[in-house]
Amino acid sequence: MTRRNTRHQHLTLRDVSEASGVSEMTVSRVLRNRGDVSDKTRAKVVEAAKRLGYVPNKIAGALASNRVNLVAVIVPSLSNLVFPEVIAGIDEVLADTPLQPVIGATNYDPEKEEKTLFEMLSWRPSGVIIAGLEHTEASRAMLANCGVPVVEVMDVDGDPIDAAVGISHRRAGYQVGTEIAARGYKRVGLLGTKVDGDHRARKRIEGLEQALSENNIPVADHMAYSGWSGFAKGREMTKAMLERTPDVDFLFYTNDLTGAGGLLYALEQGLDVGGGLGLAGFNAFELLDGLPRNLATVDSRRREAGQIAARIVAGDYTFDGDDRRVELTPTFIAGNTLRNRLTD
Amino acid sequence: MTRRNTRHQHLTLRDVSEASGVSEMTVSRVLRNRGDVSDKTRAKVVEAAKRLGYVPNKIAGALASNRVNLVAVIVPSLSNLVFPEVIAGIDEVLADTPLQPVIGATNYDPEKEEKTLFEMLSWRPSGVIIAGLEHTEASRAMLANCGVPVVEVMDVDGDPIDAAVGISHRRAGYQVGTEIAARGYKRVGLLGTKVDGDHRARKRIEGLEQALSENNIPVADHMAYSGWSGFAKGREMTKAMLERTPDVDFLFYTNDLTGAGGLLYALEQGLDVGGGLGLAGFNAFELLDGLPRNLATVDSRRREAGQIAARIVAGDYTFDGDDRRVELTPTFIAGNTLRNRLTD
DNA sequence: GTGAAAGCGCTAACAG
DNA sequence: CTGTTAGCGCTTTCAC
Repeated sequence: MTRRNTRHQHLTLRDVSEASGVSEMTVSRVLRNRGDVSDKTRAKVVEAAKRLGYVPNKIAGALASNRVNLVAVIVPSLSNLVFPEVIAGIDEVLADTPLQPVIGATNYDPEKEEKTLFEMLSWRPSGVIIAGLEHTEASRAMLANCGVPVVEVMDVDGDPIDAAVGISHRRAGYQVGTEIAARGYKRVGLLGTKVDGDHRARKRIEGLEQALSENNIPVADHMAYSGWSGFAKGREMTKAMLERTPDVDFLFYTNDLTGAGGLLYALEQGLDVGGGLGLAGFNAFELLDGLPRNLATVDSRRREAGQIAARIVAGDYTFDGDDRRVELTPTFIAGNTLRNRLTD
Repeated sequence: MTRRNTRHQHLTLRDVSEASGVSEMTVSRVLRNRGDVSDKTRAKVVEAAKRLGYVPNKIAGALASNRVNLVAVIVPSLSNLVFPEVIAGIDEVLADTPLQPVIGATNYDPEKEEKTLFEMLSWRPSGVIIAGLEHTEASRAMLANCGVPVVEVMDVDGDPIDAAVGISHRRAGYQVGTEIAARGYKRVGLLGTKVDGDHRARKRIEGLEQALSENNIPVADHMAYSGWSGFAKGREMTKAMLERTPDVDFLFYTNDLTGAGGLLYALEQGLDVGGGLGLAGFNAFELLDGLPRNLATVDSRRREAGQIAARIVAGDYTFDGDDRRVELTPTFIAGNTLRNRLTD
């Protein structure tokens, strides 16, 4: 028995052509809804294709037509909730187009990002959506020369290669710092992550520190963790910091999940959350709605960033002027873990 | 100025060949690390490719070699945490191989799944990983005939097309029901989702109901929600059910997040959680570690399911016997929202 | 409205 | 170790 006869051999246009008695070219037209084909011929082709279970070969199609309906999407991680949210936004928009996302995770490693990017560009995608503005020299060169729309998402603090969509994390951090000052907190503790490649968390902290410094508020303590962000980590760190620096009156977490853990811990300890002790996180995770208190946080508008990025790639977005940067406004959500503003 | 001269024109092997003075074929060999090439020639080629910024065209390569390093991954949603977790497991394993995942979301819609599958199969991927065992007739036919490994993940209750990896949700539900009975609860309330296509949640409930019925324990109330699962939804539902059926002594949530919301609500109400009122969720979300109480739950071993599925597709997994079904054991985690077993 | 010929950029197979 | 030849399965282009 020859290999040709196994069911694992893919059908070709030729098979459909022979089965329907219509030329390959016309079969191709029918299957792509291109050009005028008589209803009779069309019916014959559709019937044959369906009966045989023909699945077109996009590889060949893409090579011949020089068109690929793939969009490369590159994010640091899938374990951190924020990225699936961006992807969900992308997916939602692309679902209404012929485009399809291809996802790659870099694990916050610029070298891995470079490799993934190279790999993906070799599929000649119709667009690239990539998290952040920081990339290796080589990555930037590839992006600059790939000839398709490139959208850097989730950050606008820097020079985009082509287009950028997201919030300014520096500005968002600054805003939180301003709120802290306006509410009269005097000794701030910072609880962040050790991850080197997390430029956005770093920028948030920088913005926050700037606002504090302008208001002569010291950063009383700073603690960085590594590993997975969850409630437990937030609890641990909060406990440790409160023991090490008992007089902090505000805790800022770069991440809502650790913030929520800190909140739960503080409440259990009977601390005066929202009064003597202020707490704030970052990202406004929807799933946290319904905690005993609403943690103060900032909506980083990830889903929208994904949506707009997808629209840019799909050619369905009009920029405001000639700046291909779309700065979304991070919404500060005071919740009830802060005391009132002294002045308003 | 002709289009040929713009930087958007992709380079070809021929360009590298001309720039290096080496034949296209040898250039191809060098760039793929195939066959023996002298160090001198290799160096010339590598230099030219790098200098020009050549990015190979995998479309053409795939067509010529009939090999595609893409793996189709199809899940219902990216908004429900469980799926990114499976994908993370897949990604982790594939990162060590030449394979690359392509993600598609179906939004729990079988028709959308069928379309996505068709779309993906037309790229002739090296494997398919798809959530669940329930698909349309047409989808099943495509999967059965696509000629590459097909792994259905996250469920083993049913007939796999090729391979299947995951837990038995029916058995997991049954186990929870048994625990409920062993701990002497008598009136159980069920809090689930309305989503039609969520077969796994349905199977959990079925298994649970069976165990209860075998122990003559009635399902005292049943409530289904639609929309996004978060703490808030769990609170609402719990409140509503406790008002409607005040004498329930156990609440089972098909999802940990709603369960956690219910837990927080119950604690605030001063209910005797872990005593008179038992609570359990499902999925063992790591991020919830650190709640005021540990919600009883079941680890559905999603990440491992993804890892094993990826290994199967990568040809790096040996089945135990001739059954291409890998049943993972769901781990019951009692936490401290249940009272003690009456007998042990 | 339909068909025939050429070729997309690469690799398999073979020859040297 | 290196080169030549012949496609992969489609779509483009042009002819009818």
